[in-house]
Amino acid sequence: MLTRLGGRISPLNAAERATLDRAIIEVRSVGARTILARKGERLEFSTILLNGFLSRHVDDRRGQRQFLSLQVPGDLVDFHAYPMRFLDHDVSALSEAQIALIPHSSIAEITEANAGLAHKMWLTTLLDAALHRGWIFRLGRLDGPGRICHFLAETAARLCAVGLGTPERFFLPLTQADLGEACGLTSVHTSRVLKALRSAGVCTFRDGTVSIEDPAALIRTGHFDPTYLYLNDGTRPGSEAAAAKHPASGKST
Amino acid sequence: MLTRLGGRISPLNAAERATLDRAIIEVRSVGARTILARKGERLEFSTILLNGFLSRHVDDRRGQRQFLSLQVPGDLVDFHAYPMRFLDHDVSALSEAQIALIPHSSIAEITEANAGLAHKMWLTTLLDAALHRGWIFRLGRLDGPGRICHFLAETAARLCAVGLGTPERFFLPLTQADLGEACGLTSVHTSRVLKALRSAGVCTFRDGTVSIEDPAALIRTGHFDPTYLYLNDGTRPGSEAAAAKHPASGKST
DNA sequence: CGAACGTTTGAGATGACTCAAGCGTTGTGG
DNA sequence: CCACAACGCTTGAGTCATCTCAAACGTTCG
Repeated sequence: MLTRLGGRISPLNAAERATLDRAIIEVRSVGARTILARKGERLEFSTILLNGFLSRHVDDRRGQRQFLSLQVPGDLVDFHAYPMRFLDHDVSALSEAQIALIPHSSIAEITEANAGLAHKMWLTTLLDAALHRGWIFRLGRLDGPGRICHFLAETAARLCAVGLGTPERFFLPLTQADLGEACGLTSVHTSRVLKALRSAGVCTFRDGTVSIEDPAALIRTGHFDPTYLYLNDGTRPGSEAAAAKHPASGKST
Repeated sequence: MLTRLGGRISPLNAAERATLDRAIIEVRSVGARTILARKGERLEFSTILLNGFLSRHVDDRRGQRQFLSLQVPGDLVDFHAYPMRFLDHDVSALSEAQIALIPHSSIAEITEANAGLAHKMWLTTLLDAALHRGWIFRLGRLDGPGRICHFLAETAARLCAVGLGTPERFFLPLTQADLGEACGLTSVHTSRVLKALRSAGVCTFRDGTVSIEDPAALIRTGHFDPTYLYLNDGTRPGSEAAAAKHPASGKST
């Protein structure tokens, strides 16, 4: 069932997958635009996304929405809700979706009995933080086209990593307004940016399908550096040669 | 020594604090603007910030810097580097600072031997993710004055939580350029925004000291909602009454 | 056929940026 | 002790990106 689980760093082995599988008490189908959890709500369950797409988001007082993350199939959506007890944001379904529920009591048992799996669940929640950092960079340093390209490059990489779509083409059931809420742009401006990218031959976003016509341009425009996705397992090829034994070269005490 | 450690959610008890204390192999003083760790570098140690301020940041190809977080005294700065093996960003000192180093081998021993402390370290890294979400909202949904106010409100809350400063006045050794890099603004625009906030009687940022003249205005302008800081220990007073037993009201399978 | 929704386009306003210059303070070397 | 460089901050002028408001269009669905 959880074939795509943990597809990135440190994938689960068969035994671990089976352990998590056994902890599932319910599989549920939800309709598009269903709200799954609200900010501040006490949660007794965490969610694995089996199929479809979810978003996590906050709304400001004026009702403006900001996406915090896009969840793709295989994601452990809100495992941080187990240590945290409640969420600081909302979770909702973008498309029809299938989710699996795991009671927090089971997670507690697993983490006590299985240090290896506990470690990997920790890792998963850290990947979440790493994704957030990618979003901070996108919003803080890129303009409209840059943000859209960065988001699409990230999403392409994540979907490829779980075997959904190719680097040139994947399914993404968002509206332009959703895309804007992810990238901090209005829907009007999102439309204009997409048009520009389309006529520049970079990419096309239509009917929930993304086609990347010029991957190099997408990466360049989005200043996309996938380091933060931790797609490789720590044995990192790029940028730094030797392992650092000590941080800093500051004056010692 | 680690008096301010874990000052927010789920503080450490005396025994846990002692355990972490014993794991420290070195305390080091570093000068302002020292780089402590670089993106991609393999790390064998994680850092506790004892005194001073650090930043975590990424640079794009043009050399533009985006802050990802501000670290205040008491923070476990890069404990995610233990499961992750390497960082996806740089860490550097904003001011003179004292840091304590804990070898990853000790963290491994602790997490295996002490499930309670392991859980709290997990929590700490999750708070990091929660902070990131606050930053995503700030950058995605707020304008210049909003971002500055949100950042200052967050920082005031965090510093108060560890006993440094008051809600009206605290020490923050950043330049206006730093503040801009945190908020996704140029230093020129940061200067103008600060001037506007100053003459509106909201707050003053001068010589590394922040004075909040009108806390209500600060919070209003920054659309600041501290939920994401998890300052209270899970027993949440606000916004939601009953515990949710099931997420969503979607059609069941 | 009409309503709802997502998308597109236009026009005008404004927030934020860039480039550039000037100012005050601090630190340093002659 | 002075001169000068370096740094952080401020201000001005002009440009550009993005927003807002508004209208129109195509598709889907009832």
